[in-house]
Amino acid sequence: MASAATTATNAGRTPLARQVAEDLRRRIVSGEFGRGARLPSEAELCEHYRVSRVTVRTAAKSLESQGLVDIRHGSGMYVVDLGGHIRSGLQELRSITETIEEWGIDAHVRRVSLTRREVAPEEAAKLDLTIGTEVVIVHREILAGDELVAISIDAMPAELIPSSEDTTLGHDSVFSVLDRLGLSPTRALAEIHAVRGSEVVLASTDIAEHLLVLLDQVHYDRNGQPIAYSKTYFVEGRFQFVIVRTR
Amino acid sequence: MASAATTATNAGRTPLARQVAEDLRRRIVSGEFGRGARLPSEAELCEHYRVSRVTVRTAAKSLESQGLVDIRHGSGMYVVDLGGHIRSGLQELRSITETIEEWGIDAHVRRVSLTRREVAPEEAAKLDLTIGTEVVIVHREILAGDELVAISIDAMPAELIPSSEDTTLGHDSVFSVLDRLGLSPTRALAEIHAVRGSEVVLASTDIAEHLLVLLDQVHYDRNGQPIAYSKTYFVEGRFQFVIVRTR
DNA sequence: CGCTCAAAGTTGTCCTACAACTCAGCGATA
DNA sequence: TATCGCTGAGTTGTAGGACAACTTTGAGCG
Repeated sequence: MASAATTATNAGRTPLARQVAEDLRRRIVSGEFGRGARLPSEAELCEHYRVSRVTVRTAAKSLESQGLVDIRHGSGMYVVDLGGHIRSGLQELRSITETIEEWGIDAHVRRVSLTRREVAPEEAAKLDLTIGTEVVIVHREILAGDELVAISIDAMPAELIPSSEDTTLGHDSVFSVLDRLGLSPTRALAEIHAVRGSEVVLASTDIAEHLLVLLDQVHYDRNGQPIAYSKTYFVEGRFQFVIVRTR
Repeated sequence: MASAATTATNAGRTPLARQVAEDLRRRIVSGEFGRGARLPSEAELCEHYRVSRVTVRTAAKSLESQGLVDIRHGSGMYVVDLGGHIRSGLQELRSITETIEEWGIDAHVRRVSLTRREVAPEEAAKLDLTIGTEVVIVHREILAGDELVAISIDAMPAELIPSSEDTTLGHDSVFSVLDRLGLSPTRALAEIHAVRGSEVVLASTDIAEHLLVLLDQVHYDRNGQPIAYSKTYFVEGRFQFVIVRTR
């Protein structure tokens, strides 16, 4: 969605309501309206974005179910203010690095390794692969300053990733590479576990004494095919792990 | 929403779209349609529920953002099949006991104690109370058979809870009592932490060796007022702690 | 000052129409 | 026969107008 009130046609094939929702989201998290403020009325938003009220309402409802705004019958739409600066939680499918950045943490990612090897039994089960298939394994560390915040291990079927991507994959977000390959994940099922640092094989020794929150998740594309299995170990206490729950 | 196709008027003041969404949700998790199956078209749902297409679409979009269904332009609406029987995750604001039951775990709740006392500093901060205010503390254990699955400690401002509820509060869901008092939480902000069983004061000694996943959450009503602060400690490995992530 | 109530503003729902997309089936073609 | 492309029916996405239900404001009145 263009920032000015000009776009009338659906340029790509991204639904209009989604474009409006994403632009509104951006404006809200940027603080354009202020905490608890009332947003423009649906009619005004229609004029601004040059779309119908159906589209504006669809976008608004989407933001409401994300817990970003509160729509009150007869009154208006308000920016939700839950005390802090937290605007999004893990229930939204965004890359971990993207999420961390949005929370204002000055973090950077270091790719430890990228390897191609036969799939392990656990990975085969999660990714619905047969034993013997090859997978690409990306091992990364997320740091804030020189402090380790998280360790992530991503596994993807090797056939999906051309080897020409091997040099880039894992330096920026894994999502951006998948997007470029037309493999955008649309859904993920995430389990949460508590583990001891000493139990994580790939961890450096200095977190052996720490507890870790493990985010164990499988990403699916729009057809329900698993395209990535990732384990992300967050060092307890160095990252605020948040879920915005709504109904 | 009545199960038959009769209801035309908005009986209470619950929006129609919400009633339809809740009924559809119930039907989906009950397995009425089957995994991955196509749901009736919007037109058919309009007839069934005797509502307009706008209402059906609003309900459908709501279910989509919960990750329950997948709406495909030009094709139809499909029950999302993520391999397992998991239909809902923690991103939805439902009581913990309710969530556990929906996952088919035969659990029961034991109220350990209910006390009224002065608010602790941490609780005062979370609930936005001044020091000296009274709170109601409910301490409960969730068990499957004779195995401890979770421990929960709920704190609510005492002025909100009439003492006549003291005998009932904590035996069934805390939510149901709050609902009856007109204090339904509409949103919650939850942090997740990993802790050692030995660090939890109220825990019985047999989980000292275990790791726990702590769900630390504040519940807000529709006006943004905090109405409950709860800490739920899940024994690692005895409960599948799931988030359905969508975009 | 406090109360009632009317009016304006906003979201919720309905209706109709058409655009955009998907999918199955049919026919032409190699 | 097998494959390709097209057509048409079915479905979701968006538009526009209308009215219902609800909230908020403020003028008028006691």
